[in-house]
Amino acid sequence: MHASSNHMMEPPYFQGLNSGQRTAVETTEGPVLVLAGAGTGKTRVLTTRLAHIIQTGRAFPGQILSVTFTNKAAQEMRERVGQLLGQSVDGMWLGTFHSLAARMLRRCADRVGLEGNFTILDPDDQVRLMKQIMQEQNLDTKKYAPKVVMGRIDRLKDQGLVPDDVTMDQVGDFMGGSLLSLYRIYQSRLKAVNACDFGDLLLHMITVFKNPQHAEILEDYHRRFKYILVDEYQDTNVAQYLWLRLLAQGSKNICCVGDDDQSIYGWRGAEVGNILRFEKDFPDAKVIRLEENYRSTNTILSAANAIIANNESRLGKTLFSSAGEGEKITVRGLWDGEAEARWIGEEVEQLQRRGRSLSDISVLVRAGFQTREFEERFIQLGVPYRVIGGPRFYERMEVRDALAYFRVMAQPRDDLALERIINTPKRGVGNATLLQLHEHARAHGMSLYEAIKDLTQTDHLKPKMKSTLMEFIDHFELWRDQLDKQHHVDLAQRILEESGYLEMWKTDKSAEAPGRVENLKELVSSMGEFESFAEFLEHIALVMENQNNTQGEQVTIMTLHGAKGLEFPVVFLPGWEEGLFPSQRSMDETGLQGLEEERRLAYVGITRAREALYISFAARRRMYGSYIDCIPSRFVDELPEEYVLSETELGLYQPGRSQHWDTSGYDLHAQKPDVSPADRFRTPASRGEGYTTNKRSQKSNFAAFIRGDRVTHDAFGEGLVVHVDGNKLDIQFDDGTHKRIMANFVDKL
DNA sequence: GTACTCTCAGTTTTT
DNA sequence: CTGAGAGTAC
Repeated sequence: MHASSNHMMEPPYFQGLNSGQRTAVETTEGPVLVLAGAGTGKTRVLTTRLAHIIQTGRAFPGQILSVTFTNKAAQEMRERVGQLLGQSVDGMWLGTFHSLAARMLRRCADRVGLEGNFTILDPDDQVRLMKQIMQEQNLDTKKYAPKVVMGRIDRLKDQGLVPDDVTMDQVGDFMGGSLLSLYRIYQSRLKAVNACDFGDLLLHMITVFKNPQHAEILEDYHRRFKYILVDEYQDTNVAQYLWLRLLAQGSKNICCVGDDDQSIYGWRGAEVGNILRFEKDFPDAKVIRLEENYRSTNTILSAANAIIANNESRLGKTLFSSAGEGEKITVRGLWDGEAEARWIGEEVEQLQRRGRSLSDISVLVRAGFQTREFEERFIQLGVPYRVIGGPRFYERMEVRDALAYFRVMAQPRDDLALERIINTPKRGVGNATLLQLHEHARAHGMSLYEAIKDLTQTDHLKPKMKSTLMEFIDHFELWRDQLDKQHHVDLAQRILEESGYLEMWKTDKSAEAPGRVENLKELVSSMGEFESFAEFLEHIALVMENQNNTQGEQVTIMTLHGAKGLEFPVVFLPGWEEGLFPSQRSMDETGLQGLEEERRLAYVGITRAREALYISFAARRRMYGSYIDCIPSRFVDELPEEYVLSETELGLYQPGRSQHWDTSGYDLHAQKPDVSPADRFRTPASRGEGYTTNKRSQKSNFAAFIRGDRVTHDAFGEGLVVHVDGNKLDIQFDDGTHKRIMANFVDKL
């Protein structure tokens, strides 16, 4: 080890750090908690700190455990550390909680009854497995959606609870208490197929770490990791926290940075309480607060401060900036979602004309489905865009199928993968055969793959089926044999060809088939970046980033959650309507807590903007095919009037005039504004396609006004009785039937 | 066993 | 409106 840094020249990477940031970087011994607001340079502190530790010789790269929130963030951090040190750095344990835990678990899988080549199930597989189990248990999968049940179990895992730890208290009376037994069965089934799910990666490691019989494993990591760095600490859940704490007990050199106001993953088990607990677990922890924002104008910060001030549960801080006042925030009410997309499209084009790069602009939405409207509009306008987080590459059917082939080859016990492709392309293996295979497998305690091998040796199958399955298995045996002999890219190509899967899409005449062939090609070529098949599959299971070919300038469209940690000079925040944002479901499920998390999400959205911010809402929005009427989000009212420039189409909204459920100043009877056809269907000349207007017979939409507890209506027709029950409307029809709907989601009757 | 039609539930947010 | 799953006709 080198001598202390005192004698060294001040490293150039300290330049530009303020005193608070610098203190946070230099405080390298003992536990440190950096509580800092948006745009105060939290990640920069971590990055510099990482470089500093290496530079001063306190630890080698391999002795630092650095946890970030996304693999992309990890990648960026790796690059930046390399820049700061003037050389690329290898061997760092730098990644997400899950990727790091997976790396550990691969080395000690036997301690939890797995083999080192275990498969990591994706959420889709999880749900399918749960469904199978529920059906075997004769549970009604209609009454209890496997997805919901699986969600519950995931939540238990987030809390670091293995089945034995779960008390009836934690399960509640959900499903009459059978949740726990489902959890047990699910876990044993995972082991039977040598697989685990996302939650298990951490959970298994915690189990190993806590088991005195395997003490040497934790001790080894204690010796290894001299420093631990954690970004976005406010979003850690209990399992992640336990994992960290166990590891940090070694050196106690743990540094976490976080912002309680940006905690937006409560629904995934994240606990802001982890921040408070930090000082209890590490009584000598240094706490450093950073409040100076280097990102946004004061106007934007004031709006963010004003909004978040409405939350009761927060540690409390007020950001300030010396970046000047900046432009006012534009708030705009529009007729419907299409008009909103049209307006944003116009603004984007105008910004572009004024010399603004499209890469400076982002559209941040509450929920994934909202991206479609903007995509459609941007395509019409010819504005290049990219959607981050949408249906990802790896989630596409053809990619998942191809991966299933690879998985079965690498790990024959992977029943779920095998089931996916046993009849894709069609081989005449249907439900009946599959059932027979399942029965045989279960009766003999073997995997489906083994069951097939077994049954093809007997005469229990029809001759045709027998030869089909034999051929199927033979292929896999052959490929597996080539695993070490052939380059993995070639092998992958070969598998796709010999299996007939590629051929299936090549001969498919549907419109999307060529795209699928293209994606498969891309999948195979992307494997070239990896050393081996095993490494590639590991990457797929964990990283699963969508391959963005980011050539040229593009507007970025993504969810607010996806925008965490990012910043853009110009930010559009559409869809600020009650029920959508804040999300009705969030409020229904967790009440005030949910609302406050939504508000933090608004805070995150606003603070992504450096210079200009646009917020909009629509009077009606299409959902499930028909229109529903909307009222502006309460968050709109929480924006400070003096910083807002309000433009109104339709005279819909005047700032400060509308209160939560008070729609005065919001005229829901306004007529749809005239939009010239030329404008509505404008297109880049190069495309020259025809358009369908997408007009369809609309049921007469009606507007429901909700003022206090009174509901009036103008299009319900005769003989309807409406009751208000909480935030639901109970509508009774003249034929005696009735329907309950959300107050602000009054629609299709 | 497959291909077609019909019904019905569903849209938060993610590693 | 879409997509999954169930049901029906070959």
